[in-house]
Amino acid sequence: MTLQEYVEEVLTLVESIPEGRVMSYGAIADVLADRAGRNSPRQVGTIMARHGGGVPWHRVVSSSGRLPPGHEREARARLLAEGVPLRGDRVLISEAGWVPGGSVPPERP
DNA sequence: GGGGTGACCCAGT
DNA sequence: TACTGGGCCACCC
Repeated sequence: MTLQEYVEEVLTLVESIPEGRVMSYGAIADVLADRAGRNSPRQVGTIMARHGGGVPWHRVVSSSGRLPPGHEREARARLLAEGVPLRGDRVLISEAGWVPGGSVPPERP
């Protein structure tokens, strides 16, 4: 598995996020764990920054629901339009978080 | 080849 | 709730 292929996997996964739901960088890295060496949320962030155009990048946020720096305004507008629950300028990941397979995130104490 | 940087995350304060 | 420090690793000087 080359890095280039990993990029493709990330972009494909992001495209598969349903409207009105979001995924965190960490969740993406977790789903694709080890496919490119190690589980590295940071690489996902870098990949989105460099190759994120062309996919619904606004559905990818930090684990605390923060929107991507420099694009907060646009991301917030798009998320609102899709009905994603927001608190201020943050996504309520516990409400809108999504993982492939259709289930809810790991645990919710 | 060496060193700084970043669309991150987690645990601790 | 907000801030800090340590770990991480591809990318770009």
